[in-house]
Amino acid sequence: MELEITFGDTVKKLREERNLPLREVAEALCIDTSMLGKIEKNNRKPTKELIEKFADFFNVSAKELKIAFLSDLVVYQVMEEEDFSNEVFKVAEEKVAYLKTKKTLDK
Amino acid sequence: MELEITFGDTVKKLREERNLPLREVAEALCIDTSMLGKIEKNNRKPTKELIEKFADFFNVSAKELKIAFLSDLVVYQVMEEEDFSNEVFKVAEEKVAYLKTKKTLDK
DNA sequence: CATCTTTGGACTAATTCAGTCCAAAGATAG
DNA sequence: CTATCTTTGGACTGAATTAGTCCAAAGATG
Repeated sequence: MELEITFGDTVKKLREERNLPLREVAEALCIDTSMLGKIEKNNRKPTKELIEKFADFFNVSAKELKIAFLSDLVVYQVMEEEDFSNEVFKVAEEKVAYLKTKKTLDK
Repeated sequence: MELEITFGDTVKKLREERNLPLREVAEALCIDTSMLGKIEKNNRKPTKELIEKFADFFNVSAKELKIAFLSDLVVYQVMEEEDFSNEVFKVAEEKVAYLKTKKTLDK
């Protein structure tokens, strides 16, 4: 596992850098060892709270972890079936931009 | 409804341009009238098949409709809570790019 | 060999979600 | 004003998805 592409890869790498077994990290985060294993393998999704705990425990940026996780979700959603991902992201960015201006106008 | 920002807006506009009531369009698409109403209001998600039917019925590009729908999903997913959308899209695009090169290498 | 870690299958309970039905509210025209 | 058609949304059901647990087998370590 050299390239870190999924959220699971990210947290696995953090754990292995510290030479910790699943059991210890899971205990610290108050989750089942098997659950953590599945999260590292992207078979289960972490809750928002758990992402915060990961960040605390490994002492990394929660924002970065959230970006890693959300981008996973988004990639997964966009890559099923045919791939329009470029167009989808382009349109999505426009929508976000529009929603932001709308939000500021609403004030 | 001037600006067309959601998938619901898009299909509603297509319908209204043709001066058709929900009932007629729903009938043509073989879905419940109320279902169509909810889709136009973004309270229910269309299936992939239904998106194709929309495209056929209104004689517009299925790809464009799919992009409109997927971008909705993605925006929704990214805009809950704090907004890292720019970063998320950037990372997501990188992941997609990586997955694509990997896919071609796998051949 | 003995122990600890990792992996994943099977299961349950909770949640989400599509789709239906219906009734009330809104619009439109006779 | 009434009758009719359209739109809206609440309530519900059944299906599907999903989180989380438990356990046992496989893998690694020493």
